[in-house]
This record gives sequence, C-alpha cells and structure tokens, in this order.
Amino acid sequence: MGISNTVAAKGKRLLMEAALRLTATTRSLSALSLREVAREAGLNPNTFYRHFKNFDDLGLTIIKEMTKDIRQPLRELRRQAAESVLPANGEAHSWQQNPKWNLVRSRQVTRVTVKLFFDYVEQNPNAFILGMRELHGASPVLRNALRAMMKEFSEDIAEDIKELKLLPNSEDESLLDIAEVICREMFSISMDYIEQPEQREQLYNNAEHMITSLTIGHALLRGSGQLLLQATES
Amino acid sequence: MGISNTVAAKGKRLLMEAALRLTATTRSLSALSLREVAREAGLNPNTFYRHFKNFDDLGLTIIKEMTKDIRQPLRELRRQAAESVLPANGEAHSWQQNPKWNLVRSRQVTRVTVKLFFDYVEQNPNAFILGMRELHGASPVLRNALRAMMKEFSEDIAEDIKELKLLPNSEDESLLDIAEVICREMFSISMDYIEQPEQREQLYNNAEHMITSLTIGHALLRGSGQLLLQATES
DNA sequence: CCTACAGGTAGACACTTGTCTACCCAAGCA
DNA sequence: TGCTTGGGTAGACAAGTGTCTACCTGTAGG
Repeated sequence: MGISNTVAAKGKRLLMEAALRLTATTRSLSALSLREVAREAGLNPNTFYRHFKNFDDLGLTIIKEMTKDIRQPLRELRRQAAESVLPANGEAHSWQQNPKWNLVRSRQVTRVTVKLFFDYVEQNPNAFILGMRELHGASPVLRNALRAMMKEFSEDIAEDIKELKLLPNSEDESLLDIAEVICREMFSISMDYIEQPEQREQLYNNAEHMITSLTIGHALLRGSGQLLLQATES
Repeated sequence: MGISNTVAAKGKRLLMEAALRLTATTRSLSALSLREVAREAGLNPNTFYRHFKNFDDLGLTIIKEMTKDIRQPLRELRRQAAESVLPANGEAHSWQQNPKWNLVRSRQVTRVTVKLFFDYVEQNPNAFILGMRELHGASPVLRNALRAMMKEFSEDIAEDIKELKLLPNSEDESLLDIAEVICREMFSISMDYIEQPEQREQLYNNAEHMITSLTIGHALLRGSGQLLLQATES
C-alpha cells in the first residue's frame, strides 16, 4: 500500500509498510519506537539497522517512493482530462475568440483532475496521512523533504496551466504562488476526504470552487477582466 | 509565552509552558514523555497527575487557552483596519456606486489584517507551531479540537466580510468555504513565516495576493463580474 | 484551634526502549 | 570448492518510562 515494489529487499519493504500502517492509525513517525515497527513487521528489532540509519532515514525513503509513485500519474491524469474536452466543430480555440468555452473547459479539467486526485487519495490514504503528519511534524529533515515534494507538484500544476492554456494571461511567474496554494489545499482537504466519507461530495465541490475562484481571481487581477466578464455572462 | 495567566495554579501553568517549549523545538505532543515535561518544568513527575488526566487533556487545555487569547484580538484588529480606511469626502460608499474605492478598501483591510496576524504569529510562534503540529497530528481528540477552533475563526472571517461589506454580493453561505481556505492558508503560511524570516516580505505579499484572488474570484463567479471589471480597470 | 484539602514530593514497581556484540545462513562468485 | 557478504536472529545491558502508594505542607474555613 503506497510502497512500490522497486524496493529490493523484502525486510526493508516490510518495515516501511509497517511504519506506514502505524503512522496512519497511531502516531507520528518520530513517536514510533524501533522495536514497535519491527514487531509490526514481524521482524527482529536489529533488522531495522540493516536497512536504515534512523527514523529520518526511513521517513525519507518512504517519501521518495511515494513521490515517484504519485507525481507522474497525476500529470498524466490532468493531461488526459484536458484533451478529453474539445470545442464543438468549427468553434475557435483561443481565449480571445471564445472566452466562454475556455472557461467551461478549464472548469471541466479542474473537475476531472480533482476527482482523479481524490480517487488516488482514497486508494493510498496512509501515504497521504503520513505526508501531512510529517509536513508539519517534528523532524526538520522530513519537513524539508515534503516541502520540496510539494514544490515540485506545484511547479507541475503551474506548468500544466500554462501549457494546457487553462487561464488567459498565464505568463507571469506569480502563477506559481497560486499553484502552491492549490497544492497545499488539495492535500489539506484530502485529510477530511479520508476521515469523513459522508462529506465527500461536498468536499469535492468545495475543492473545485476553491480552485476556480483562485485561478479566476488571479487572472482578473492580471488584467483579464474583460474576457472573464464575457465568459461568465449568461 | 502563549499561556495566559487565567490558569490559576502555578504548577499547571509551568507544565503547560514546558510542554509548549518542548513541542515547538523537539517533538509532537504525543511523543513527549510525562517525566520529560515535568523535568522541563522543574517539577516532580507526579505533579502532572494533580492537574491533567493525560496528554490529550494537557493539549486540550493549551488549545482552549490559545483560542481565547487569539480569537477576540484578531477580530478587533480586522475591525480597526476596516474603519481606518474611509472614502474621500463626498464619495459614495456602496459597491454599486463606487466599485473602485471598495476594492481598494478591501485590499487595504486585507493587507492590514494580514500584517497584524503575522505580527501575532511572530509574538507567539510556539502556540502556532503546536497548533499546526496537532492539527495533523496523531491524536483525534486534539485534531478535532483544532478543527473546531479553525471553524470558529473561519466563521468570524465570513461574518466580518459580510458586516464590513468587503465583497459585493457576499450574502450566500458558500462564503464560509472561502473563509475556511483563507484560514487554513494563513495558518499554513505562518509556519513558513516563522521558519524563514528572510522570506517574510514575500510571504506577506503572497498571502495578500492569495486572499484577494480568492475573494474576487468568488465574487466574480457569483455574478459580480461587471462591478469587478469597473473596479479593476485603470 | 482544628481540620480538610489542593498542590507538591519520594520511592518503588514492572516494563519498554535503543544499542551493543556475537552468531547464523543462504546466495553469488572465484 | 571455499569464501565473502547481505540479510536476519539471540541475548544482554543500562537507561528511561508510566503509575502506584505513601507522605509532607501551607492555607482557607468552620
């Protein structure tokens, strides 16, 4: 669950999975004991030393695995979503010529991406729980690693917004700030998504509304007011 | 630091402050040991039992104190900010009649509030660190308590936006969702604010930009496009 | 003046922890 | 064939832990 099979040694994988299980249900990584993890993995305490220097080491290894597992799929999902929404025959593509269709398309891409992201969360809840725990956790090493990971995700988002032309006027670099907010919020909301299954429909709608407000507001502040007005007029 | 003197017993306060100190620099609350906290407080381990049932109990007490200390001041700051920005003599007040001035006023209120919030964070860093740690920490009790606290803050924000007329068209209840995003983000950004003093100016600007984009985008989606276009045209 | 009691201490208990040294075994390779 | 080595185990150690019972002391209230 969350730990890909790229990790060679069996014992190593067992330990990582055990840590992931304990972290999600019980405690933060730094609060676990070496013996506890080994016990959960069904191994001798000393085996831990064969694979990891300490808990930061274990945490880093898990985080790297997760990043590798999640990053690429997420981008592909977004690209698929963008390509699946096409204009009606003969209609113009550019924001200048067809603002309304572009806005609809953007929102559609957002909806699909958010949906797929939440599906992903649903399938790997423990990985996300560990991530959020340690992002604000006690270990500076893990905090920094996770921050770097989220920065990469944000850069992906910003890049995709540009390439897929999801916003008018998306040239400037302050788009990255917006992407970071989106990224942080999606991770944050995903905690609620995991813990409150009965609220999922609403969380889904809120997330979409959050992203749309944020991006549209950003575009408006950057001088695309006229276009957006046309796009939102019924 | 962060623990008001409303707590009667001296030992109790000492323990709370010790926990706050250890949490911020070392570990999450659930990873602390009772003896460790007592040692830091200069007290006998057993004294802990005189005041708290367990660590959740300690955490809850700290959180309640903090909420009481922070909530009211924050609202007052926002109100002061709103009142300090007045239209030039004879100018109209309403969004309909004077959109540009209203937008300027809103952004001004945002700027001032954000500034004051960060000042507050700077003065009580440990309280905020503990809050963010436990918001995503291992204890469900503390998580829920902190979520409730943030919900209250969000309601304050939403209410103030309405009362102070910081947005056109701010009647609907989905405003609360936006307020929750703002609240979460402000707490999240405040961690960076504490840890990266050299970035503070930029974090400050980003926060303001984030809030403005979000609120304006929200208003635009709710049909205030025409007004906002007028407001943003130079 | 006595007494109740909140707040603090002391010592002891069984238990868990990280880490050390030493031993084991199977796979890969010369 | 023999040997190196990665991955796993066993046992022991001092140190730290939560919690129990028992004891002390100042202060408020009758």
